[in-house]
Amino acid sequence: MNFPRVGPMIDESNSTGKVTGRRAALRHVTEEKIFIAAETVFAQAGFGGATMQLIANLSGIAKPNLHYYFGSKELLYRAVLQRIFRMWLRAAEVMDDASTPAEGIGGYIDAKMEISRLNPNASKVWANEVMHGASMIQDCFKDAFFEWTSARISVIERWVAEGKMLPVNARYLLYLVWASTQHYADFGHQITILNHDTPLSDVEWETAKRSVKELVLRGIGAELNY
Amino acid sequence: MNFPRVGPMIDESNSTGKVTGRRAALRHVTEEKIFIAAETVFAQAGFGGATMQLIANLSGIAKPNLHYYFGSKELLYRAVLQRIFRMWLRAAEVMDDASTPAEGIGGYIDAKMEISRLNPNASKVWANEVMHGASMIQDCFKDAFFEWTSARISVIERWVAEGKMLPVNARYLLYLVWASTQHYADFGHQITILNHDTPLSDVEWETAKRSVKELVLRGIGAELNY
DNA sequence: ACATGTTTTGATTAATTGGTCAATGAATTT
DNA sequence: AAATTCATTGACCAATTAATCAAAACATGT
Repeated sequence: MNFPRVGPMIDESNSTGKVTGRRAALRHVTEEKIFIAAETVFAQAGFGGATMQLIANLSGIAKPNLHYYFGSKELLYRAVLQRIFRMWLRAAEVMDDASTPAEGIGGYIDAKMEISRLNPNASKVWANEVMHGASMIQDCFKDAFFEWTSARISVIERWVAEGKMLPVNARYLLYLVWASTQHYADFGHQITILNHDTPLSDVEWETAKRSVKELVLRGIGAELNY
Repeated sequence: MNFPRVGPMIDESNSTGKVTGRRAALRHVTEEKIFIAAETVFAQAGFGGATMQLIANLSGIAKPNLHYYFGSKELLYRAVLQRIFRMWLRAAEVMDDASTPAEGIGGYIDAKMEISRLNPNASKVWANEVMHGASMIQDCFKDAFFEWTSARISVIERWVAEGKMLPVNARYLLYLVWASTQHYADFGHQITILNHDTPLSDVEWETAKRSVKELVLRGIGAELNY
């Protein structure tokens, strides 16, 4: 395969690795605008339903310019996925620094619920990708994803070994935490319908978060102390 | 709006309400083939990414015949959604007949996990629809969905009132059960990736099911007796 | 000011796709 | 068996869409 070169001939071999100057700043701003718009459109319509024209309109950038920046619809989509993956990695850092399950898993649930609240589109794009075969994930960051998950499972299994929580299956616990937190992003519309067509209020978000956290921590025998 | 009439002039005013005869039987078989194919294609590609041609090929039916049977892509999609909704309604009957949370919620988790295992595509189509705005659900069965959920919440709240389980928020408990069971269908590909590119075996499914059930039941203070 | 490389966009294209139609085949009724 | 209604399909159309291109606008270093 012979991909066409995309974007400017930026010299990334300088000392800082950063590109500075007016032009580079503008480029960064434009890229960010495209990311936000693309995330929204991909979340609302899926990869197949999304159109470059919609992304162009929403970002206020001419359609050919999208191709200038990202080459193709698929490459743009991959870039969006990668951004999301990086955000998720950061959210799990709480678990590594924690010494108890209540702190680690509770904090992770908090972080994930916060992402669901503030970045629902990101979660939806990911969910969409996984549902439709996860082929981009396979291609791009399968290994990183696997390693990352294995490391988190080890942390949980250590807590079990240390008797800090009940001997639950760490893998399926992780899946349950992912599912029950991301649900609030991915199924936000359903939750709104069941909430009398009103998005969850701040108070309701707090209640939901506490419900998930308490149920999970009690379920693994690592109650919070109030 | 003036929708074209679709399908044959079946006389449904006879005593049984059923249509019999060779033709009606063939029609039923054809409809079923279309449903299966459509569910698969919609699950794999989403509404936007699905094409009538793909559904035609997969079902072995000429494309114009799809339109003869269902009118349009959107009407076919709605019919698929409705079929899924009916299946879900049936799964919740366990809860109504149960006298204890362990029996009711445990049985519901079993039923939902079984659906995720046997009908992953159905779950994916629903998830997809909700993620992309749930507009068809709004149009078609918003009220039915709301009523159905309210009734299940009442059942749980009665158990709480009777002291059969801890005072958890019934609504968010229901969401957690939905999320953590449907996850095994919607995120099946992700689970496979993390399982060394191997779909869950029967034993692993059993373990996953038990993990979810034990964690939830312990979390709501309604342990199973072994 | 000039030359050079970068960014932007209007116009266009080739390919795809939902939907239609007229003609044919098959079942059912009279 | 003739007439009627239902089912099926090849060929086609109008609309959409990802991607391209050439030319214009812009920024940067000399």
